[in-house]
Amino acid sequence: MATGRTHRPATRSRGIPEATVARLPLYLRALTALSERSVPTVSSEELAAAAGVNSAKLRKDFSYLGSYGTRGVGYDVEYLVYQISRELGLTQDWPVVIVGIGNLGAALANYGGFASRGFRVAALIDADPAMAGKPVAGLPVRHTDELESIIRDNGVSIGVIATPAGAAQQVCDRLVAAGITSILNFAPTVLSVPDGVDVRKVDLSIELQILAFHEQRKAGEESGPAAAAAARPGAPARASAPAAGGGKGPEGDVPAVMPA
Amino acid sequence: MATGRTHRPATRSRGIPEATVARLPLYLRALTALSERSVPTVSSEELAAAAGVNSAKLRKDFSYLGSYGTRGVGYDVEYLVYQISRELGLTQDWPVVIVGIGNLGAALANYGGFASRGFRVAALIDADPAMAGKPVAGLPVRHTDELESIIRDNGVSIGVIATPAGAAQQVCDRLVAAGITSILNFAPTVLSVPDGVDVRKVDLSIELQILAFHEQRKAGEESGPAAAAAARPGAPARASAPAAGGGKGPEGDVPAVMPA
DNA sequence: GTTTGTGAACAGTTTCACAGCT
DNA sequence: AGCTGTGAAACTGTTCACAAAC
Repeated sequence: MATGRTHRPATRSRGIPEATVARLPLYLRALTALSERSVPTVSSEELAAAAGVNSAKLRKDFSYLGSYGTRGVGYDVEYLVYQISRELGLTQDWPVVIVGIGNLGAALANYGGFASRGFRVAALIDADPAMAGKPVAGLPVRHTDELESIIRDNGVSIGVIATPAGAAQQVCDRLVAAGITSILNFAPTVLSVPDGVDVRKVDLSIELQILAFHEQRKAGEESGPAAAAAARPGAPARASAPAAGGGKGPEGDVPAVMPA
Repeated sequence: MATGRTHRPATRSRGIPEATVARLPLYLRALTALSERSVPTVSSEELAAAAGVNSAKLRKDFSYLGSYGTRGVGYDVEYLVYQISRELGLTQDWPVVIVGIGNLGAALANYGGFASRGFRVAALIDADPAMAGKPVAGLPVRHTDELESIIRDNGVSIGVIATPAGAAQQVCDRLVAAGITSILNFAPTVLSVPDGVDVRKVDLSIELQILAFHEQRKAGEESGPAAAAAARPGAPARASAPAAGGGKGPEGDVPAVMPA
């Protein structure tokens, strides 16, 4: 903050760090749980523990929003819930469309956390004519032909893509042309969008690969440098768990290039 | 791992930055696509474009793996595919269990990218006895009672949690006790695990909230308050602050409502 | 006494720009 | 000529530690 000591810092939401924004939903969830238990106040230490971060980070994060705590006491739960909700734009209702109603799309449509906080599923859209009209999560699936009119009629600005990878860019282009400016992409593809459109991606296989990287490293680290050199990290050698004769994990094959 | 034929600083594989690790799967995907089209070499500029990053970042990332390019030419596609696969630990097969076979769990089980890149679904596990034996994605669903034996018998070290939030920590504890050391969590909860266990989370509602934050900011930026009227998404529904003692928590955020 | 809010130190990441190899 | 690999600079994010406020 500025060095000057003002009574009420005027400019809210001026440049909140991206890393902080990404944690606000976490704090909000923890605070909501406290609110439901009618806990009136909470310290940075307690709240940080509930959100899975450390307290210094949490206090720093909150300092970007303003001075909402009381020294020697902590933070007022209800007040913070409101302030964070407002900062995140959750005091208004965001209509959302989900495109691609396969297993994943259906799972998303049924996901409760969706509707419970600021978001409302305005429509489910699929390219398969056989799906049209079928109810999923209480809503009739609409055909892709209607995509543009649905978005315009409902003033939708957030779209979720849950189609196969091959269809994602095309769907994305249509969404953007129809006025969508924020996209959550579940298809394993890089989407290209014009400036001003935000894309966030959720990618299962990327997450698994990151886990595999660390997992591999754990296996190679086993007790000293002795075995590490010659024995390449091939088998899922458990570090702690009783060896149990090893699983039948070692499929042995080490084909160089990845299959298709 | 021996790298240099020439005298190298010997700092191979020691401490690849986390940010780089997170991008390797992206590069791998782009490279695999090139490989399928039999493209022999690629420049940092081209590959960066395909992966959606800039070329300086890509070159820096690759420099942590070693000098796998040729100046004036670019990178050999097949060779890079292999090197990155190996770095990520994908030259071995990782058995994975999915716990919680609702809509989401089923979607994950059916997800093709799963099997195609080093991961193999070893078992699907659900707590509902009615699910037991039912085939999902070609595999019979197993009951939670078998969780420990499945993990031990198959040498599984990676687990995916797709249960309702309320069950996640309990499932997590059992997975860890049975020897799992990497967890991909889709339940909207903070999991606590002992040291040495990696957790990555995928959280739909967090992603949406981050999008909403930026979306809200876009709306406010529009040249004056006048223009914002007609074109803006769903009219703000609620906007008043809650009183301290008031109840403004009709939420059900945490209450387990994920798959069905 | 307790706990917030925050400058300052530190750590990690991205971008720049160019030397060095082909 | 073209392109990689990498120090150095710039930027972003995290942690420390303590004065100020209750």
